[in-house]
Amino acid sequence: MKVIELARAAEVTGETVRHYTREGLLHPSRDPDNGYQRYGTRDLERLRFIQRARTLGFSIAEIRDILAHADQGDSPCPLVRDLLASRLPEIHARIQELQALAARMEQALAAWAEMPDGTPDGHSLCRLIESFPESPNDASPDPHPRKETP
Amino acid sequence: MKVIELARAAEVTGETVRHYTREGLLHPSRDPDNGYQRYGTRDLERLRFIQRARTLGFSIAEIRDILAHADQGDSPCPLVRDLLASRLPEIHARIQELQALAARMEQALAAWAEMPDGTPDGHSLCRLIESFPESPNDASPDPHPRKETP
DNA sequence: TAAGACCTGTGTGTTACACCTAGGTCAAGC
DNA sequence: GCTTGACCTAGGTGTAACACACAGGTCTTA
Repeated sequence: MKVIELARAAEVTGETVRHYTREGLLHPSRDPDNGYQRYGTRDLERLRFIQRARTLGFSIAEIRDILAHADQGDSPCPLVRDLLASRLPEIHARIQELQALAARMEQALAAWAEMPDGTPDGHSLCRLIESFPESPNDASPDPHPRKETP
Repeated sequence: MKVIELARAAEVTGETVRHYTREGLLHPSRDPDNGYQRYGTRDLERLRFIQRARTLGFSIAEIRDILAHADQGDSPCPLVRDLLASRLPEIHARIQELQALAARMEQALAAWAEMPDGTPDGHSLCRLIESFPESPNDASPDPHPRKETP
């Protein structure tokens, strides 16, 4: 299979296949006649595996590690479990952040519906934004460094 | 004020101040003695404005546009409303995606709790991942391009 | 034989900073 | 006067996962 053929079989773009190949996730051989990359059914399995791993939130670098384990005959499954378990709380935190953001945006739009636009004077850039509280939460880690490079 | 002084007043790092300055969001003057950048209270107001805008999800480029309007005496408020209204559905979509991802991850961990790890053989890379469905939803835009560069 | 689809390697762009390099400035302490 | 340490400058690199562009070579089909 050539790049595009593999890409179509897995329903991705040719660029994605080339990217994974450059990143070392796929190991095509070379056509000695023209130097084209040649992929086999194993590469298609690998690519489908990569897609499944991506839907589970694994990064390219993590998938490279997982595949390296498997290529060496080691079971990557414990690694996979650990990665997933450690990533899950981050995802939940990110969801919370975005929900808070959406709430702020909706609140802003609702509040602004009744406010005049106003032209910037010497003291105001955009009253809409300035009418908003600066710190919606205080849960951020200490942002008061004493030194620039501690 | 020097970089660090402005940064501390607004509770950001010096790098952030330098970044905003490079990006044209802040317009410091120069100390003729040593070439240092000098910021005034207007810059502090601007920086606080930027922070508020960031919490509402505006990008640096968008904030640059908003500030440019204000600096020209035009009201940026209609622009601000439009940006917010058009971004909001994207945020909600992103939240949905992440919730689906979290659900998949939790489902995976639960299912794998009862599965053995298994060592990769010629046909399996990681049974855990391979036991997962490839396409959890069909809501993605058509990924079947007929040509590489249409 | 010419068009059009595809191939190659390489480089750039995207986001919002963080970090590093290499060298200059300044205040305080000795 | 000198050192130290905190700070300054400009410029470059790195981050994630591709998308896209470039310039030139290859293959297939009409």
